[in-house]
This record gives sequence, C-alpha cells and structure tokens, in this order.
Amino acid sequence: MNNTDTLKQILHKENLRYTQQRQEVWDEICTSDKHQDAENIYNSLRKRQINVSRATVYRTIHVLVKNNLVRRLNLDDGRSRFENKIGIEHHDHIVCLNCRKIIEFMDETIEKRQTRIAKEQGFEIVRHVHQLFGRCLDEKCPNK
Amino acid sequence: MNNTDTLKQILHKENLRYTQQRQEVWDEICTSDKHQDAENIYNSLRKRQINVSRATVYRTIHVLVKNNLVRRLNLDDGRSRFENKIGIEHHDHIVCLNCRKIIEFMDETIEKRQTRIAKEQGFEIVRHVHQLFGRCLDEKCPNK
DNA sequence: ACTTCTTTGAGACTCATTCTCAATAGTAAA
DNA sequence: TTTACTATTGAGAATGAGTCTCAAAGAAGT
Repeated sequence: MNNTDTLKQILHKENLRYTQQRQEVWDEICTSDKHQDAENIYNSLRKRQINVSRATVYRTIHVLVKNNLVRRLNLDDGRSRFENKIGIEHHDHIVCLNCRKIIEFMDETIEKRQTRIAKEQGFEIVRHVHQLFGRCLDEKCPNK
Repeated sequence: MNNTDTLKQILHKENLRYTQQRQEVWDEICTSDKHQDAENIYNSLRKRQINVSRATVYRTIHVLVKNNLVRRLNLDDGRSRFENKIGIEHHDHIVCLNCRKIIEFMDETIEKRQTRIAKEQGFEIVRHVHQLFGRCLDEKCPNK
C-alpha cells in the first residue's frame, strides 16, 4: 500500500476527510530527513509553496501519531520530533550531546527484558522510551 | 554527610551563597514524595509558610541538577519532575498511563548492554532515559 | 557601619503547542 | 451540478512551563 492509500485508510477510519494539507504533511514526514520538528515540517511545506498553517500541521500530526503512522520523539530539547513508522523496524535512539547527531539502535535482549520486568511488576507495556545521550567520536563533531 | 552539609558543599563549590530558600527547596525534594514537579515544590513550600518564588525554585533546581543532587525526569507530560539522587541507587521508571503510578526498576544486563551498544556506535554515554509506559493491574487504577 | 557583590521576588517574556471562530471546501443526496 | 450539511482550514489569540529582568533586600568582608 502506498502513502496515499495508507493515509486515506486511517482518515476514513477516523471519519476524517482526505485533504491536500493532510496529504502534504504526511508526505513531508515520509520523504524528508528523519526527526523533524513541527516548525521544520511547516517551513518545508511553505517553501514548496504549499498552503498550510501551523495549526493544520499540528492537527495532522496528532492523527498520524494516534494511528501509528508516525512516532513522536521527545529528546529533552523542548520540542517534539517526528518520524515515519510505516515499513520501519522498531528502534531506539542514541543522541550526541554536542552535535545532536541521532543514530538508531535496536537490541532484542533489551526489548525482551523490559517486557519481562514490566510484567513482573504488574504492568503491560504499551510503549517505551529508551534514549542514550552522550558524545560521539565523529570528526565533524565539535566535541573538542 | 547530612542534607545541609551536602548542599553547603556544592554551593561553596559553585561560589554561591547558602540561603534559607535554597535549603528549603532541597529539603522539599529530599523529604517529600518522589517525582514532584516545580509547581508542586513551590506550592508545598508556600503551604508551609516559607517565602520563596517560582523563580527561586527553578533557579535552585538548576543548581541541584547540575551538581547531581537531583535528577530531572521527563515523563512526556509537559513538565519536569525531580527526584533526590543522594544515597539513591540508579534506577529507571515504569509509568501507568491510567493512574500515573510510577515504579522504579533497574536491570544490570540492560545497563551493560546499552553501554556496549553505544560504544560500538562510537558514543560515550553521559546519561540515558529508559521509561516503560503501560497499564498496571492495581485495584485502585481506573484501568477499567 | 560601609562597601561590594549576590540573591530574591514580581511580573514580563519566550516559545512550543493548542484553541477559537469565521470563512472555505468536501460530500452525499436530490 | 446545485443544494444542504458538516468538516477543515488559517490567522491570530490563548495557554502553560519555564526563563529573564531589575530594583530591593541580604550576606560577607573590612
């Protein structure tokens, strides 16, 4: 199923109409660099001459997040970032405190252990946040 | 070393003065229920007839966090929570999405693996966030 | 007590996000 | 394809956690 059909399907499920603006916001999240914030998405669309307001960007993102087309990331810097979830394997993030480079990781052992730990404590996990903040060794990183 | 001496020591190190307000904020974080937000700390102090302003609460918390007396928690609900770190073992958190109950967990295997994963990717971890969000089986939880 | 430097509090300000409401645009039925 | 109804949109106001400003109050050394 392509992006358009995926979107149409969840809009229909939510009793919402398929509109140009909603399609453009979803396209932007799917095709652009990962981990964009709302302001970024808004600016990219405006730059491409697309009529859309901040309100619509935020409203659309809510629908996408609610329906698991998009994941919201909170990297402790005061604004949410968003990434496409469709066709993407689950992963968590490592973030460089200096250059803000973000890389993804996934570890089956950790995933299993956290599920077991939660169960032992009487919880059924719905979602989790696992982020490693540190300093990278990248040449270009202003990490001295 | 008691709370007062701990505080005096870091204030001295930071070339800051020991004041009533700073002591009261630190006391509140040490002795109260865990995971309070700034507004809560502020209100608790006011209720106890202690003269303090929001600005001072926030300013003091910064110093405490910077010096590892206090940990800042971001539980994705728009405000920071704070917990005393002195004499407390490292742990992460499981949060009930219904009743907001917070319980702590710690798993040596996960800790080691995340360090190794970061190293493999060329990162030295400074801090990490690991939070499990789900539904608890508590009788009192409005989880149906 | 005098000087100097820090801290404090009240409220203005910031900034991401949400809300309001009048104008606009889909959609289904006729 | 027009009508009638309902949802969506955009501009800007509102919100709320957190930060900043600056004059007044408070420490600390001499």
